[in-house]
Amino acid sequence: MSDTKDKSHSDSAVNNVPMSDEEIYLSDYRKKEYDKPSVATDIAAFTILSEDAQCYRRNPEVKLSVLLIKRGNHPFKDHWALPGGFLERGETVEQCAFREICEETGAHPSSIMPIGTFSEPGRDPRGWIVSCAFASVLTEEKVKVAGGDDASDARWFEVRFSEEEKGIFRLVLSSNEDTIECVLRRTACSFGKPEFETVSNTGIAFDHAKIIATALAVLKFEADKMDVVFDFLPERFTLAELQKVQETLLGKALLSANFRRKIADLVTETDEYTEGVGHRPARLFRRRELG
Amino acid sequence: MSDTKDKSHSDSAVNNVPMSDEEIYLSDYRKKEYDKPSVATDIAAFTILSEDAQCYRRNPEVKLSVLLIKRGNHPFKDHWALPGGFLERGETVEQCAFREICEETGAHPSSIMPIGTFSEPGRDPRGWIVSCAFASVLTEEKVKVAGGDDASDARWFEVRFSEEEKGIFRLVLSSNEDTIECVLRRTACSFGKPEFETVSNTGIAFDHAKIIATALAVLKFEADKMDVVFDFLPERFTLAELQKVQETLLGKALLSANFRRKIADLVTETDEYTEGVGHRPARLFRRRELG
DNA sequence: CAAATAGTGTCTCTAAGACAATATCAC
DNA sequence: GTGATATTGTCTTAGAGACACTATTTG
Repeated sequence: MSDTKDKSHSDSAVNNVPMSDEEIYLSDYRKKEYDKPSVATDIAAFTILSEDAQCYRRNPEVKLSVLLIKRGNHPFKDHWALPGGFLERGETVEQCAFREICEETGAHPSSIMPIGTFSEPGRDPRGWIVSCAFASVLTEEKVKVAGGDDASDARWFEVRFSEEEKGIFRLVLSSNEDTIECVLRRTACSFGKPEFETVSNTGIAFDHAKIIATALAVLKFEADKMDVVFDFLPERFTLAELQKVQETLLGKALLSANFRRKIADLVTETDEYTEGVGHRPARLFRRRELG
Repeated sequence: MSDTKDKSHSDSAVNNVPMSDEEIYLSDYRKKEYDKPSVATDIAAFTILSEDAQCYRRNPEVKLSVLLIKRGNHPFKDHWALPGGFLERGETVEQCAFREICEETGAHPSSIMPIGTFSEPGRDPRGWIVSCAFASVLTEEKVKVAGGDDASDARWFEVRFSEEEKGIFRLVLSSNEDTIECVLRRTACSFGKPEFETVSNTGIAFDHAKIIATALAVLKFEADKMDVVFDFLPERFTLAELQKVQETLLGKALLSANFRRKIADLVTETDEYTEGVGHRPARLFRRRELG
């Protein structure tokens, strides 16, 4: 609370030489100067990438993907890490996360949500660094537009995350050239937010595998309530697209009849339809504002 | 992520004079030394306090209460603040929160859960301080045992928190001697975690009214799923006690028949019963371990 | 017309809410 | 016995899941 044991602090001062309020104030201020961690944000940025259709008739498959950046320096040189950076004076951690993800992707995320604070001593070999981790979501169109400079060392990795056995999860991240595999153990799951520990890891820097796993769990939790699903799609979308996103996030198939009924109150229909698909066109919908 | 834009960092270094890996590493390390916030935890510790029964027949009423500490120093001298303190080297923020709440109450909390990071510039007049806020729950018995030293400036305040009109909340905290009233506006509610801004405030230090409001909202959210309700009670309890806790957290009455059915799978019955109550005794239950 | 998706109707099952009825103790 | 809570039973309703069926487009 930014308040600390300044009771004992002032008590002892009063017992020796009386301190003015001003002096106590400054003494307080000095106290917290001497040993402080750095504060950083790490952001797991997700998007849905469509694959080219196999056949003119079929709707494209979609892949949940996360943005990673190849480290050029030690520690973890040539490993892949989440984008992020240090908190700057005058900004909140949310603003910091937003700023970093904009810098890295060239696009504004649709949403950004806190997924936890990672402060384990030794999590970063460079020193005492506390990370406020966020998950963010970008639409595919934004990613495609901004993704021009492929000279960058940033890359989208397709995500597969599955529970192998009770409490053991396998995280597989694959791009065209690289495949990274991690095994994680869920150590606790209080209040919907699970905690993971890394069992094995073939290429993710720092504790970022844990952060990605946590972000995926939060994403799945929120997707259940349709809270985050719309953020993956453009303003107008078909219900099949919406359903596909939720299925991808939840990791299971849904029946379209039931899906439609469940989300009926969350969308508004438009007068537009898809065109040129090899089958019956679909009406486009918009997200409905709360009512 | 504890990684920052060290790409540009090393690039520029390489363009001028080549740096060894070691030098880059150290340069990185130095970079984050110069301008850092302090990191603190603030903990909203809650318990259920029973009132003395009005009549030998009736079950006691319970009051949700939060622990506050009177500040002896500037800033906010004589205002009430949440317990908390600065993060120390070698501990996680969770451990810090746990340590602080143990120091202040003399008892181990039943649970501790993160409710957000408060990093608004200017939130603490003493300087740049980022707070990781937690909610914690203590059982009444622990509080009663530890509460001996009333010489302390720590006190439990009864909590009332209600939505006056759409998005406007009134928080009333009352102890024997003091009553504090705050009005807050909910500015956002993404992903179940609301955000508040303080409209008026008659005695809470810093941004702690916001933190308490957020903690109460999280508590209510979790109580809905019975996630946190057991943490308020001792190992053995009656279903009426359990129901009363959930009712208090949710702020609404429940029908006992329905409540019993809903939680049937979460408890195990014991062979013990309450004694000496002015009515039919109630069976004591235990929380059931996951199955 | 064939292949694929779009969209509707309806059945079942479960869980939540409301309410009625019975049980049991201290005094 | 009275007054309180404890505990069980049952009716209704809303929603999730399963599945069958119809509609519409492109090639």
